Amino acid sequence: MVQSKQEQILDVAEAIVRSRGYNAFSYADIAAEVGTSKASLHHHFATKSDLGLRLVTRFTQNVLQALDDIETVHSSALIKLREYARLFEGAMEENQMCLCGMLAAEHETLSEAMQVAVNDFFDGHERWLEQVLLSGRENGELEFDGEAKVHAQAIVSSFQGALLVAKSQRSMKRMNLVSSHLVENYRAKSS
Amino acid sequence: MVQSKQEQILDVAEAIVRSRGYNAFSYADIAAEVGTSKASLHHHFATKSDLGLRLVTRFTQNVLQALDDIETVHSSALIKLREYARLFEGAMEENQMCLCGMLAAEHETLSEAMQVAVNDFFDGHERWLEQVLLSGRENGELEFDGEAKVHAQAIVSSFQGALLVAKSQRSMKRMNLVSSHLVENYRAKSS
DNA sequence: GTCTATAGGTGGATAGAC
DNA sequence: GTCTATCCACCTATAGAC
Repeated sequence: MVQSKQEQILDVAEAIVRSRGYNAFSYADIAAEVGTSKASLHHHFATKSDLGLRLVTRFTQNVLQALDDIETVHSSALIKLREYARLFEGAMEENQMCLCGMLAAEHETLSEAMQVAVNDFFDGHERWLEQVLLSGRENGELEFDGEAKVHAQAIVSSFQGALLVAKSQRSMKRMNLVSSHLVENYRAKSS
Repeated sequence: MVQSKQEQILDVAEAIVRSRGYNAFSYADIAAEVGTSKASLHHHFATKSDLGLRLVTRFTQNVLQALDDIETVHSSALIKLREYARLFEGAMEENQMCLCGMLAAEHETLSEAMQVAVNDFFDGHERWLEQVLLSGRENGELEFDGEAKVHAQAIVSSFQGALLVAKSQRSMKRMNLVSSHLVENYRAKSS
């Protein structure tokens, strides 16, 4: 299956941003890796922030789709959380952050449209987690005190932070322990 | 008390890096804020990565000193953890990340000397937390399963991630809840 | 759609006067 | 130690031929 030029550009750009950040890449970097010219890239994405915005919306769609897939395939809340954790392992292995985690760090330097899109990612993402936590507590599978929303935010923070610190420490195995440990904390003690 | 020009430059640079990142600031930015010229900055810090390195070593000294102060003033492990959490609140309010958290995201774009210095920050930092967790568990004040080192990494990740996501979400009140919630998790149920 | 060429600006860094 | 002036590499973006 051959992907379109646009998708190819977005794939390369996403990998670079997740590794080095939005402010540390240029059209020249992408052109070199895709094997084309800077001007050609501008034909597909007129400005860098246009490219950045498409990057975020595509990423958000993909992640929310993956979460939907987890939702439909699995019924156990605990397994949903484990599958959620698995989504991060691949990124960790390639020493990449979550695209929106990286962009959150650079948030103040982004165009307004990109800032809003990054916020939307975290909103949708945390809403999904909140629902999983609520339904899991309801059927007795999960156990925790207080608002599910706060726990959802804590889980998101932990994973984003694990990816962040892993970029410096390169101790991915231990970070995997961290993430699995975090999820198992929510398992009901009685089950 | 009048601070030296060097300290003034470092203060301004640190604030910018913690807000916008290392790759999104220039000598021109600092010069404008300090009220001097780019050439004058180069007199104090010959290259940008020299400035960056001093930024990291100064920050690490300050943080490790603050942790030492907590260590000498307080004997309760739980209170030490709470004081640790307090260190992050100020940063959160100004919508700044931990300097080394920001630099961890940009890690691959930094000079080798800066990369090593950032690693050293996390090493020293996590060692301190590990010791607090171990001594707290020993005297029955704290309760947790498994290796203290893994828990120390999890706590560091959570705080770094909370600061990261807060930059996008600006929901600092909730992030404070997240951080306090995280610490109280370690309180012994019996006490 | 792709290219070469280039505009117009900013990056880090240096020379040399004061 | 501070400045102005300048270098050169690179940035985003555009013009215009093919």
